[in-house]
Amino acid sequence: MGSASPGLSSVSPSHLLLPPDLVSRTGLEKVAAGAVGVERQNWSPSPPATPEQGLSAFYLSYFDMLYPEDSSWAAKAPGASSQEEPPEEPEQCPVIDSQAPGGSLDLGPGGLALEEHSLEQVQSMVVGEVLKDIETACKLLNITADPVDWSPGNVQKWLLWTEHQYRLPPMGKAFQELAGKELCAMSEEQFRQRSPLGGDVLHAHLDIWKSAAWMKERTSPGAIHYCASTSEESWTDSEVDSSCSGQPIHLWQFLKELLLKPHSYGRFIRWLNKEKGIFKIEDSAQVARLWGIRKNRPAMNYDKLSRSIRQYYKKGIIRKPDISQRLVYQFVHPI
DNA sequence: GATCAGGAACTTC
DNA sequence: GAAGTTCCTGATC
Repeated sequence: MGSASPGLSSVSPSHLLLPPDLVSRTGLEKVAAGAVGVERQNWSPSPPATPEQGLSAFYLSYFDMLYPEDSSWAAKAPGASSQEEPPEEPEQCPVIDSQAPGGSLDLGPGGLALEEHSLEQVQSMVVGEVLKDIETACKLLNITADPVDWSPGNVQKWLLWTEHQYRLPPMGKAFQELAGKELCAMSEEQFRQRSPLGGDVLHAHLDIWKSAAWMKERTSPGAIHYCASTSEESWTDSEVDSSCSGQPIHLWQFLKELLLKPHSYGRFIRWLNKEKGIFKIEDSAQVARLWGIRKNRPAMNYDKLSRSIRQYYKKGIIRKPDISQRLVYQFVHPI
C-alpha cells in the first residue's frame, strides 16, 4: 500500500482541481450544502445512512474523512503529466477549469448563479464517479453491488479491497464469518468496537455502498447488476468484461479492465499507445495485489504475475513491444 | 535490487 | 486440459 488510493480518489477535491478555498473543509461543506436542495428534488428520499441528507452531500461530507491527503492527483493536471504521457488520454479525468472564461466557479459578485450551476455539476459528477467506482470494484472483485447479498467470502474480499484502497489497517479478522446482511445491520459503534482503528471509516464506506445500492434499486427496479456495459471506451468492453459470464477472469482481461479505467487505475497501469495496445505497469506491486485480490491469491506478487503474462507470449496474446522497456507490454491484437 | 525470461511441477476449475 | 500459480535459475538493467 505504497501509492495513493485510487477509486473514489478520482473525485477527491484535489482531483477536481478546485480553487484552494473550495478545497478546504468549509468549501466542501458549501458544495455539499449547495447540492442538498437540488438533491432532494432529483433523488427524493435520502439514503439509509443519512436520512436528512441528499446522496451527494452525503458523499461529499465523507471526502475529507476519506482523503486526508491525496495531492498526487494534482500532479495529473494538464501540463503536469510525465514525459511519457501521450498527448491525449483515452478517458480524461473530470477537470473544472476555474481560470476558463465564464469559469464555472466564478465566486465574484454576480457569480452566484454560476456558482450554483457549477455546484450542481460538481455534485452530479461526484455521484456519478462514486457509482462508477463501485461498479468497477464489483467487476474486479466479482461481487454484487448490494452489500446485503454478500457472502462471508465477499465481505472479506470487500474488506481487503477497501483496506487496500484507503490504506486502512487490516480488519479482516474482526469481521470474519460475517455475511453482508449482518455487516449491514451493524452500527458505526459496533464497527468501532470490532476495529477501533478504522472501523468508523469502514462503516462509512459500507454506507456509501449501501446508499448506492439503494439508489440503483430506486432508479432501475429489479436486481442490482453492474454487468451491463456502461463504459464509453472504444475497446471491446463485452470482450473484456467477464465479471458476469460466470467464467473465471483471465489475466489479460483483468489488465484491460484496469486500463479501461484510467481515472481509477491510471497510477497503477496505463496506456502508452492504446492503438497499438502498448501499456505500462506503473506500480507493479499494486497491480499484482489487485490481481491477487481478484483471484483470491493473497500471496500474489509481480514476480508471479509477470510469469503469467509471459505465458501469453507463446499464446500470442501479449508480447514485449519492439523496443523493450521494463514493465511495458503490448497486446498482440489490440482491437 | 528489480525486472525479465523460461523451465518445471503443481493447483484449480 | 486449460490457465494460471509457485518456485526456481540465470541474465539484464
